[in-house]
Amino acid sequence: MPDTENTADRACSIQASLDVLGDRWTILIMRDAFRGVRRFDDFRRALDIARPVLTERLKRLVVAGVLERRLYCERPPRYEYRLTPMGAALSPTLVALMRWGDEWINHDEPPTVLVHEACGEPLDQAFVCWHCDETFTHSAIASRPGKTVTH
Amino acid sequence: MPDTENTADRACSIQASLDVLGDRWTILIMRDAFRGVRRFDDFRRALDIARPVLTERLKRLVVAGVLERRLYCERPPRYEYRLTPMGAALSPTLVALMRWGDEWINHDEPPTVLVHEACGEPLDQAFVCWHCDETFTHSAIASRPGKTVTH
DNA sequence: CCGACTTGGTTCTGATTCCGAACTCACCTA
DNA sequence: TAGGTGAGTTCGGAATCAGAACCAAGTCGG
Repeated sequence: MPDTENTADRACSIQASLDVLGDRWTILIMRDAFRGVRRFDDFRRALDIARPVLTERLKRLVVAGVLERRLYCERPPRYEYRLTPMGAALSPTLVALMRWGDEWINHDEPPTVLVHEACGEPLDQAFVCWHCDETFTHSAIASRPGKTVTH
Repeated sequence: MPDTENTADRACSIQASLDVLGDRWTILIMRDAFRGVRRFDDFRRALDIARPVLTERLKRLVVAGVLERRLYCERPPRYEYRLTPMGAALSPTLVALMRWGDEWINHDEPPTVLVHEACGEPLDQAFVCWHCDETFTHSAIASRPGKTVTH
């Protein structure tokens, strides 16, 4: 995406996203949530994260609407944390991160491979233009201001 | 990076990626790099980041291989920071983050819209299976272990 | 030549924030 | 009754941050 018409502090959805996800643990928590982890102690063990930090992060993710805290056992009250639709919608982000690490850090020896469930072949990720019915890469992207919300 | 060795049981490229990108400023720096920002002071002004922090982050990104520090003026020695191919490969990640923020935080009133350069229509991002020649979504993804790297 | 200005930093401070160890509490289970 | 577990909270030290001041190399105006 060449040319910055810059207005540096233009509202930016990347910034907005990072306000929710932007620290060292949060994305790892979301990764584990995608892997099916739901319970406090399972997160704690999987991540080897300090309890107070996990407590705080889960709380923030719940407030942000990305996870839902739900009672799954009444007698000893136990809670689980589940992805909301908003949380599930993060999958392209996590997949993109993972594929980047696969390619550029682990040099194409990925520890885990994501595949198309239907055929078992590795999947790829691409930009799509439904109008042209075409897939393409970074170099064919341009940007323009969105709907201006005259404030 | 503080970095306890791998805390997750499974080696994970998301973790590896976050070792490079995983703090509050780094992703914003990369975002601005994509927008075309190249010089120290432009990053500083655009992000309103403290100088020592910016210095340290840029240094780390250069060491990681994501940015390249290049002399662009000899007489008064001036440097610029440019995306390497490794850095440019982050575009799907940043686009995914941005689109998530657009949809779930700014509620479909994106401040900036990315479009297919050829036709000017908004682009989408999807998972692709080249084997089946199909695009699909998160729910059709499965995973399997990669090449095992017995260590 | 002198002084002001620019870019691209470094060094030094406190103020935050982060995090791990230890503690709490309610509830099983034997 | 003792011990274990799941889910937190409290608390002090360590890492990180933001700001301000300082530095250096060159350029510009007069």
